[in-house]
Amino acid sequence: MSKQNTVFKEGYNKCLGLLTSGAFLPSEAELGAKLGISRTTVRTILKTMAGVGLVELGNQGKKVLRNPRQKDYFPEDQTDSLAEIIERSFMKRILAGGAQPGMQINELELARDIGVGTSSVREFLIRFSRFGLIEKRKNSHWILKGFTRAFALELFEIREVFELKSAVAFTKLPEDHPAREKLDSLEVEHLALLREIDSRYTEFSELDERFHRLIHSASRNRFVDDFYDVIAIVFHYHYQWNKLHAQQRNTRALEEHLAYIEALRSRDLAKVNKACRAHLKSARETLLQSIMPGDDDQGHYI
Amino acid sequence: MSKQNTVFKEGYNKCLGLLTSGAFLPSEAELGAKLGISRTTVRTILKTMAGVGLVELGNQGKKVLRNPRQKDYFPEDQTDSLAEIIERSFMKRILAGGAQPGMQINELELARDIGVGTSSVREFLIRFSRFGLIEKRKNSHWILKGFTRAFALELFEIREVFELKSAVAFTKLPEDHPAREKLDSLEVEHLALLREIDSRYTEFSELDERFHRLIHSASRNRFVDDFYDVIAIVFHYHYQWNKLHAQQRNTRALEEHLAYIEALRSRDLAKVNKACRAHLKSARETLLQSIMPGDDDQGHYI
DNA sequence: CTCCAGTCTTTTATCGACAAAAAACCTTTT
DNA sequence: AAAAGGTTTTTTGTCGATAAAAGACTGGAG
Repeated sequence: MSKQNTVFKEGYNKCLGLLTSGAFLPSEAELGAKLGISRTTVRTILKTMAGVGLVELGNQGKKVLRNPRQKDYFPEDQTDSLAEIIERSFMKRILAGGAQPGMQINELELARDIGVGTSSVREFLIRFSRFGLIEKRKNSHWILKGFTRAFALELFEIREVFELKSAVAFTKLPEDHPAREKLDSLEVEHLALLREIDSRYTEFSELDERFHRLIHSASRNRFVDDFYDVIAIVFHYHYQWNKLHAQQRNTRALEEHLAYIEALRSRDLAKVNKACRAHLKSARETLLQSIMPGDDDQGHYI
Repeated sequence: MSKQNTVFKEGYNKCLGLLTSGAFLPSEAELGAKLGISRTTVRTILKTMAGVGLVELGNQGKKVLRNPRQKDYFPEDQTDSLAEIIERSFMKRILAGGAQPGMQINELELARDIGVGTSSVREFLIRFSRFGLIEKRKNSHWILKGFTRAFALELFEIREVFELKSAVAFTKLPEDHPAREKLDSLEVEHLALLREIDSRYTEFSELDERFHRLIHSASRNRFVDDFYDVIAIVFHYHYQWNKLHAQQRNTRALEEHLAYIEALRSRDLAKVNKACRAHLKSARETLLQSIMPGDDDQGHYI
């Protein structure tokens, strides 16, 4: 099988959104830039589209012959990269399934279960190891350290240090710094989401990440930025699998964010400190609650 | 070639150190534990040793027939794992060679140059990426961010936060905590090294790492521990390739460590703070000096 | 019934192969 | 001669194969 053409399929689907019957498409290079792929793949997409009669590649340009229909799209599950598939399967296994901390992780078994080659699994595990949830024994298996209380506490200990640092740095940004503008538009998004929270509460997760990443970016430190990757993956799966009281929790978090934004804008350090700590404290409580209550490190999960 | 038998060769060499003519070797399991390898490999080693007349595997046990000679050892360069070889080559390239930040890193080319398969190089790069010196473009090449001034500054910014935190935690350790004992014996080692600094100054690097790791361990936070890996690799190669005034620098660092140890033992937080900051400041200066002077991020290296 | 060595099975480390995707190069058109 | 499309080369992502190493099973001796 060598390589899957997920880039092609995802690009194809994205490209379908650009088609309006009768219109002409821009140059291949421009399309590539728009879709975030190489011109080579753009050409494959265009040829395929010509093959099914969506466009005509004549001398006058790339003419769109008809609007795309639902049937033209590749199924969504075929557009995920292998890495994403592996990550999801793995997270499901260690979170949803009854995986115990200290358990061995077997590359071969994982690969067989997911239906992919061992190299892909190996590479995933190496990449994933930076999150501190698994550990490798040289020449031997991986060990699952698990999503335990201890993990959550250690995570938040660092998060607090980094976020306070970044928030302080944020207040020192010059008045005309683009990050301040972004903060304003994030505030607008927060207010909009809060207004329609009943129907849109699931969108909070993504907004949350953008908000915190913006603050962290003020630190201008790659290690702080990279650390947010750990937080992001934890919360990503946390939000996905723990829907209990989700709407209520997200409402509260939105309100905390708004107070936090207000504090950042005021540049009053004491206020920033207070708002930041308050929000992180409630975020930690939420996370800890979803890890089964009990002693430290005895196999309780998000 | 599939897999190299470096585990076997390194185990064999280590095992040679255990041989005394006339003596008997312990059980296979015990040997495995001592050498840190599986019984399977121990058996291969023993059979090989029997083959060259080093031991006799009779019914009475594993009798050593003669003391090992220099010729019995496998050459050192055959005992390094591929990962180590790749790391060294790569570091030489990006530090010693004229690699510019922003430069592309080509897996295939690297693999060819080093003479290994692409997968090994890929895996190395993924593992190495956690250090913040390289970055991957999806579906494309890696980018060298480089050992720049900015990198060193960001590194030390976090290091200071983590080390101060850990040092404070260290002072709060109970009187009988094993780490305190270790601190005492590290102090002895420091004094010994200082006394013979003229001839042994190259040993400082290794002692330095053990000292700081001990302090960091008091934080009991996996992210703090993991972060020390970044520092460790930077200093490892820094010490290797920057021998200018090494003896003088190491003497100074040893003295700073001794003051730091003294402060930790006193449990006087103000004193700890001062000693820690003083040492980190001079460590940062040393590192920055070895990066060519100049503006930020314009391609200067350790 | 624990320890030990002998045997068999499984897993990991590494390579080479090959399709997808990117990148480089070349040609045409305006 | 810039910008677009066409062609060729290179590199990346993924797999399967294979030797080394780990691990599991087995029977015998103290």
